[in-house]
Amino acid sequence: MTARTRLARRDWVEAGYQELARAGERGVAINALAARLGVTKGSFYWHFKDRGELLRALLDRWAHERTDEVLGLALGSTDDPRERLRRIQALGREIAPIDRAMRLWAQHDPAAEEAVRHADRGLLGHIAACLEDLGFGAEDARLRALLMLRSWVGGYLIPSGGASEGTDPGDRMMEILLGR
Amino acid sequence: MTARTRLARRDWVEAGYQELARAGERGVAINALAARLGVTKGSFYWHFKDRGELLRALLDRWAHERTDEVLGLALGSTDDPRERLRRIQALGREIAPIDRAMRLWAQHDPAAEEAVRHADRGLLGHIAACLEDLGFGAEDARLRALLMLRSWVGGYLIPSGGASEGTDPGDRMMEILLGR
DNA sequence: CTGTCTCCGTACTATGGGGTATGGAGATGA
DNA sequence: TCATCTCCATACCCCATAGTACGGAGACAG
Repeated sequence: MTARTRLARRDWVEAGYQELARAGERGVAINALAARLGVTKGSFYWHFKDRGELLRALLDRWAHERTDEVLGLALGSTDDPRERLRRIQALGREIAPIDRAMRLWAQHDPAAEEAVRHADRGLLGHIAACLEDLGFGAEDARLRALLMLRSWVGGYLIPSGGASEGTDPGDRMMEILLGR
Repeated sequence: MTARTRLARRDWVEAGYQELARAGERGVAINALAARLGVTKGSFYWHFKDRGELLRALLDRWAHERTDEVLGLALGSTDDPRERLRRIQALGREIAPIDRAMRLWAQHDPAAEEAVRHADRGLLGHIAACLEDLGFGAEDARLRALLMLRSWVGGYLIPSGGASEGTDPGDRMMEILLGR
């Protein structure tokens, strides 16, 4: 970590990405990142024109990572729709911090909103495909997919402790949304 | 609107509340509120110690309003659980702006988080009661209530346009969540 | 060894928002 | 009328953060 040589643009993007996932868009502060990287602002403004350029790079990084993940899901080795849905669920738990940060950011930034919108289109399509494989009609599948995504990201905005207290209700909820 | 006389503390709280619903907690800026009320900061700092005191007042106002609403729901004239659920749904559409602002605020403020947590406890209890009246078991009712709330607030974090395009799927979603 | 190019440190400015000190205008009661 | 109290305007300070100017250190070619 110490004894670091010169930095590349990627290092700033990476540090900014982690800080975004940890503290949100407001947490992506140049001074804080510089301290974290062991340098000063002088370095940043050599690699980037301004803060907006870093933010755009973060958006780009996230968009690529997200499409890769969804693609990896689509090209997964399993053909069983249930198994694929479970993998989506598992992936959701992994990416929760950055996903949440992106969605909160999208609340007050049109560019971030567009990125999330585009990513959601892909993800919803994939979920709906699984549901169609399970026998749901196209329209119903799209609706249930949206319901799944909503109930998933809705967890971000509901404080835990007095609401969801029992065991992780993820599997049980999936059953309900599959209507059995 | 113009030709206003002196202001009372309530006027500041009211203006702050509207601004909170419109632009979130960050939008509650003293200068902006003063301009909106046609006065200057000098007025604010006579009525309030600091910005935190106004924010606490806003939290309090919201908490009372919310409990009144839920109480009004509980004391509603109808005994039909389905009708009561529909009223909750309708209420949700009305209070969406302030509800969303509160939940976003709760993401980075412990006091707001506690307020939302407390309010959710009451609301979830009320929804679960409706579901029990419909024949669901206690545990299942709590789970489905949480699922409803999640899917409701999850809509805040999903950009519309490419995702939920069709007609308002609220009624259809309710059916799915009531499915057995 | 020397010039140049890359990367970064230092010190500065600018801006926006919270917070304070103080005085003045207007109402109110004696 | 006069004194006092309430409410607000004005002018200031403070601090965090974005952004800039400029110079210095080190690698690398020649």
